[in-house]
Amino acid sequence: MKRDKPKYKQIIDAAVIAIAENGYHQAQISKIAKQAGVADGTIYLYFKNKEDILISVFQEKMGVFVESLQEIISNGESSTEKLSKMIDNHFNVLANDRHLATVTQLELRQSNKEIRLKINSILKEYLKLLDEILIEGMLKGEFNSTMDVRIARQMVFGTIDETITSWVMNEFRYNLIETAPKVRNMLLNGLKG
Amino acid sequence: MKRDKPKYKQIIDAAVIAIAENGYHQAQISKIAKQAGVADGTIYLYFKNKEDILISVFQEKMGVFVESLQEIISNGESSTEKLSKMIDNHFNVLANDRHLATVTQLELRQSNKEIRLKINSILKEYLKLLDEILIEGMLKGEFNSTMDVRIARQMVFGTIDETITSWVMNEFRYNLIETAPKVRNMLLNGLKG
Amino acid sequence: MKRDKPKYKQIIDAAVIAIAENGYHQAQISKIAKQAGVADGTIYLYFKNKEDILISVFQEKMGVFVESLQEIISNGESSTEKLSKMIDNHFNVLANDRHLATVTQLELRQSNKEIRLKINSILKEYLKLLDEILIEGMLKGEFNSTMDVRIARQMVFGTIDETITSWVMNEFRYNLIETAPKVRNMLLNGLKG
Amino acid sequence: MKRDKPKYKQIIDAAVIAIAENGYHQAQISKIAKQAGVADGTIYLYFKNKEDILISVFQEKMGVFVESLQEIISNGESSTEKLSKMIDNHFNVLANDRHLATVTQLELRQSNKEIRLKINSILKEYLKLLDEILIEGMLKGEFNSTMDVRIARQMVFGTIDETITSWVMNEFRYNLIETAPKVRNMLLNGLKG
DNA sequence: GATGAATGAGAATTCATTCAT
DNA sequence: AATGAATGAATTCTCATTCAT
Repeated sequence: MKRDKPKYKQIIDAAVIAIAENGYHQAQISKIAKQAGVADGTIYLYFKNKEDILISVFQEKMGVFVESLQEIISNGESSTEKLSKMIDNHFNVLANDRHLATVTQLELRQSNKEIRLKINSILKEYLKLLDEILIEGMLKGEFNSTMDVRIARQMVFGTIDETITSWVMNEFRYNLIETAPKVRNMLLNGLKG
Repeated sequence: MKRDKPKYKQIIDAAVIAIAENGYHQAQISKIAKQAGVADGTIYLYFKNKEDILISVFQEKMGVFVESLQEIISNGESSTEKLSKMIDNHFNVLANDRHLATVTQLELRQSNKEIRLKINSILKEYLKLLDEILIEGMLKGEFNSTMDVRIARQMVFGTIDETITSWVMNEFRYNLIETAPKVRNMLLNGLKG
Repeated sequence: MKRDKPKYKQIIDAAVIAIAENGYHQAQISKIAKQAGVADGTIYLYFKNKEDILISVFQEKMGVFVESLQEIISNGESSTEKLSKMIDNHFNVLANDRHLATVTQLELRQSNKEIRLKINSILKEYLKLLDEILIEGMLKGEFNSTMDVRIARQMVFGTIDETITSWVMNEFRYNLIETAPKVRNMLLNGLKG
Repeated sequence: MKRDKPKYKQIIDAAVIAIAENGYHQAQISKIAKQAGVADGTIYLYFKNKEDILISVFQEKMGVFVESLQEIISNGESSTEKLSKMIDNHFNVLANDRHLATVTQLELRQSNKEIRLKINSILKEYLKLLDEILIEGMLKGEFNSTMDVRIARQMVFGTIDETITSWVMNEFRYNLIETAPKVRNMLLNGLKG
């Protein structure tokens, strides 16, 4: 399996760095290959084409979020606790990898519609887990049981996304992790009955 | 002043249509010119370059939001009322112009970092007015007086933005205006002390 | 109409020279453009893609053969006379344009199947006229009235083609025009009843 | 001698199949290797490079024609008889191996000038035997003693070649062997004094 | 002011060949 | 002898911008 070979992850990581440092449209295959320390042609032994690299980057990295979130959900705690941990986790991962934050919040959004659709379908898995937490909280009475789940999810994700994108656009000038509790409180306030 | 001449707005409107119908990367100057009914070269009598068109599109169209919001603010009402009206206005304008919604929520975000930074600085004017409402509400005791304004603003804007983007991505399948009151309630809940 | 503009023919002629001098696979667009004295991009104002150039080359040049042949046929003479003139004409045109001979006999045959199929359908028009002459000659009793027209046509065309290809492959070492009468006599001998 | 090892012929046969089924330009080394059941690198233990394979294919397969023709010539019969047998043999071999017919008549002709020149020099041996028959026939008075041997040879070979190529291009739709006698009669008619 | 023909820089991908195992 | 992962050179086409008319 290609995905298990060391060069696969090596190229994925090189792509994140190359895109973060050069920008989406300036991250040519040759730059990614150079960053990965392989020949241009070697890229094509592991990826079908450039689009495949970009989607794989998102998939591999998003996988971390999903796995963390699954673990958080499986631990029997209150929905409030789960949502808090989800928010903290989201902030932590990106606060600790500015290259990745730049790529997911700014650069990858410059991709064409086809790639963005595929990225979105990967994102859906994450949002489905978020929905689970919200619905559970509504049933348990922790969150407003009459709210529209879709809109609640859009508020939670939209707020997180906007917060992190602003942090990236402001060139990481402030401490992102410190804002997490504030975001958490405000969102929980909005969700409560 | 070239911005007053009829062809200026003609080209702006043509750009919105061309981008909405063809997508950002497929909206070549020749397509915009054709849509506007002018020659390619004529575009350059009114705009410095393609980037200038895109930024001008955002600027001209964003102006509508800013003007409406200024009027809303100047009417002496409660901050809650002002925020509600701001949200309703934002939803209404885009619900009534799907081309514009597609362009602002999806297509223009595919532009490169440089253009996006300029777009963001135009957006700042709008966000500053939003901040005014929030601060006023905090002082008047309508909103939680201890909250971080920046985060509150990011929640309000992020939620609106995510909601509308989802609507566009779901190809306008549901009635956007109907969701406005739900979004409003949830946000006001999050802001209240 | 593009085909009437001077640059259209200019590029066609440049392509013949570039292909003859560099070989099919070494006749890059940039070489053709340089030979034509235009920019690479200009090529694409007149031709859809490289394949379009190659097919157009054949079409334009083959047109000369077809037109000459139509004129020959329309002149009321014996079929023997018509066939003789057709053979002479074929030899004359290529003997007088070695670049063209190289391109049609050697280089263009390196093209892929798709292009070759299109070239062949252009060639069909020429072969149909040849068939007309043969059938007329059979009816008039000048040629063997029991022969298979397809095979007769293949003998005539195959012999001409092989003769000229050999001349090109032997680097034009002998006088092609001098061989025309001998080819003519031998073919007429084969066709007679 | 590497040509005696079983893998040598195995690769040659694999090349014929790979080229016939995929086309000249799509018959990559990897496809030939797969068809032959060996690794890509193994090819290079038996052939210097790809060009060497293609030339060897022609050489090995052409050898069959040459041997048959030598046998035909050595049997003391009339030149007419020899030529007839030569034509029949040529048609028979290709009619019975459509892969080979496709490769020699269509695909191998897409090779570059260099390879085609080498292929031609291999073909010369065959054409020399054809010349022998023709000259003998001229001396014996069976063929027109004043004709130009080169042109006679080009007529014979050109006609055969064109006939078979048409058959391949028409996707073997008609029975090639049945056309052999007609071709033979027409050619003999052309050659006779 | 308006036109539109001409320009030319820039990048993904393939595949014959090598060589360490 | 046999393997197959890795190499890296090489080329078409697009499209923002210009400028002579």
